[in-house]
Amino acid sequence: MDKYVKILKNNHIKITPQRLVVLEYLDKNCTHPTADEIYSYLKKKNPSLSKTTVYNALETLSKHRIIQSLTISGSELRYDIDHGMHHHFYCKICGNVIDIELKCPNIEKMKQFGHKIDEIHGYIKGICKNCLKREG
Amino acid sequence: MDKYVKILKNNHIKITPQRLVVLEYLDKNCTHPTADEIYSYLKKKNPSLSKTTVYNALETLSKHRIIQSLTISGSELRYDIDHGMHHHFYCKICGNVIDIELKCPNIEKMKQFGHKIDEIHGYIKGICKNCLKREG
DNA sequence: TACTAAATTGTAATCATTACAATTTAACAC
DNA sequence: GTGTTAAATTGTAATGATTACAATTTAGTA
Ligand SMILES: [Mn+2]
Ligand SMILES: [Mn+2]
Ligand SMILES: [Zn+2]
Ligand SMILES: [Zn+2]
Repeated sequence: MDKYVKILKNNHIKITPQRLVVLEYLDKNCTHPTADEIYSYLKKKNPSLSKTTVYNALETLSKHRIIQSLTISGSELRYDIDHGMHHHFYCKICGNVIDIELKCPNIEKMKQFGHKIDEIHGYIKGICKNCLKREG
Repeated sequence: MDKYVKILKNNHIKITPQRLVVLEYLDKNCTHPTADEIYSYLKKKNPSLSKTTVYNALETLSKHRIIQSLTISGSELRYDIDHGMHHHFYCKICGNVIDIELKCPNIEKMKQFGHKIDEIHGYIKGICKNCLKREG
């Protein structure tokens, strides 16, 4: 059975071609794309695709924790099929979002505050290696 | 000399009454307010205040690192006069943003990636203690 | 194959933020 | 204190991401 069909089936989500292509796109493009980037790319081969559907699919996949959304850029959400806890770097020059593989040793300590914790995000912002080289 | 005047002077920022009241508001309201919350409150006693000016003031203060902006909610920026590194909790029910006083032991490790680091944000999302109690 | 709740689609609305041009003003020199 | 000027403020319009909504289509099931 197709990998993406299986993911949706396991989560009791209706299987639609639109959800499958969004999921496939995120699986093959781990660049933390925006809804618009996903839509613009998929629209080429799926001319009937609606941007609302992309938003709906991303919402559904997020709700089921199949993907996670990032608020790192401030002006738009970005999506990540890697829903495990990892940190992110945002480059203020090129706008790229890069994975930062660091374990957060504070997770246990956070429980002491008495809040119910659903998500933990580590956002680092600055200028990426490449832009540093290019800009000098 | 007035506390807020001194802050602007030290940063070589022109002293305007608008910047002073925004700064004072953030100093006395450490609730991580939005631009609109700041504007709506200050507008009452400063009827000529423009929302654009609030945005401009927040931008200027952020650029000079007098305040920091948070992208934790995803749909709007929030502002914090405490520009030191500390973490934040966002309650999905009441929308409150709460300080989480935790040191991040990863800061040193982040330098190894070769990027220039300007900001580090730790965002925790879930349901706050109070809402847990109320909602049951 | 027929039924139905849910998903998709296209359009319009919303909301935070930014752009811009006209007016006002803070800082500085005299 | 007065005059000068670059910068700040103001109000309005534009932008851009996201959401609301109603009509149409479709996935899952019997
Ligand atoms: Mn990632
Ligand atoms: Mn804070
Ligand atoms: Zn870069
Ligand atoms: Zn709460």
